Amino acid sequence: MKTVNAQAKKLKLARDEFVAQWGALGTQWGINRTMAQIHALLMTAPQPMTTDEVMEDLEISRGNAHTNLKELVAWGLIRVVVKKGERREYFEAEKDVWQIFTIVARERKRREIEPALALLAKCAEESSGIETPEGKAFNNQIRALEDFVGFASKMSDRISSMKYGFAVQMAAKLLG
Amino acid sequence: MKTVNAQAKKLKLARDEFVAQWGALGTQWGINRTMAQIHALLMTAPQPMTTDEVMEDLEISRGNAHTNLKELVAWGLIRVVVKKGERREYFEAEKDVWQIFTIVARERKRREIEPALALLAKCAEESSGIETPEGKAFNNQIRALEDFVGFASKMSDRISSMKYGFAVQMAAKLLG
DNA sequence: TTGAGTTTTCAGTATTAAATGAAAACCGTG
DNA sequence: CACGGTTTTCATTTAATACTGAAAACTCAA
Repeated sequence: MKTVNAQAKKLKLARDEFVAQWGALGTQWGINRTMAQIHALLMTAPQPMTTDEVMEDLEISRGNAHTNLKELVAWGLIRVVVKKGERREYFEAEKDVWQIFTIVARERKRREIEPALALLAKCAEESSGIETPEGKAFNNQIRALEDFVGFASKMSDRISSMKYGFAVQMAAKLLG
Repeated sequence: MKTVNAQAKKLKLARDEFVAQWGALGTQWGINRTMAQIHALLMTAPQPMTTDEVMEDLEISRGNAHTNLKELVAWGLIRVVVKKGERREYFEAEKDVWQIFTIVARERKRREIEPALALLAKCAEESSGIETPEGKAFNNQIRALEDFVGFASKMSDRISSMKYGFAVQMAAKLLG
């Protein structure tokens, strides 16, 4: 009993550390702290959790918990689980790392790559008719960027749609 | 003369749009707006520019211009150029898209991947001795994340150190 | 249809990040 | 070594973002 208890304490400590630090990292990633914390919490939760449990665990308000849980659901990083005979919602995280990766990659592509591509296409178009040397140089630089970002976008799609095993196999060649 | 002038105007318009929007995109990427704007400005500048020119062009303060120019230099995305007989510094951007990509990849790795890896290693270590089912599950999840992030980190290195031509060639297989 | 349990919204507040501008430090030249 | 031009720093201000908490809306069972 004593050891089990001591181990449970140790686990709680490690998990709290993970959640707190993962949250801090989130900010570097351009994700808000609470969202990253909830994600970390649920990724390492043995059971699905309710909003209230999340609130209590992270000591945050209902509104904050709610907003970020919904945002995580929108990303697809967590799911709503309904337990029969229970009214309130439970949340559980996607735990498969390859799934997590593809979800994050898809979302980043949508939010970071696609708008960039749209802008580059627009600017390339707008500057295509300009015949001055500066105009041509501008157009060339924009096109180079556009080509590259478009290429990166396609790559991202391809990799994301691979089976994990295949991606690893391919990577093995590169790393070998 | 008239047409050249009209074209110059058109170019200025397109370039301003690019700079402004690239700045807005920067925020999505977790890069501050000014830094992204300066980068866009210099990437499309026909000549190296001084701090004062950047300030004037973007209508920002000296402190802001200075801080972000230095930050871009630290990243390696722009360089200081000294003109002989001139005292003040000029800045020019790296224009090669593959170079830009590898620089950004390296920086992101440093700021996003490595701290995550360190955290995961620490948490894996701290939880390795816990023999409860919850402890084992936690440890397994952390290890899965650690393995994956470590793998991603290695991949990033490999790709970044490739010659552009080789990367394209490899990609061609994937996209074909 | 009422009311307890639960989710959602949002105006107000707090926190964090970025920008300003002026002063200080720096640096080459006369 | 003093002076004008230039860069750097940093306390203060401003802007952007996140969080709170309470009210409103929703939902289901009695």
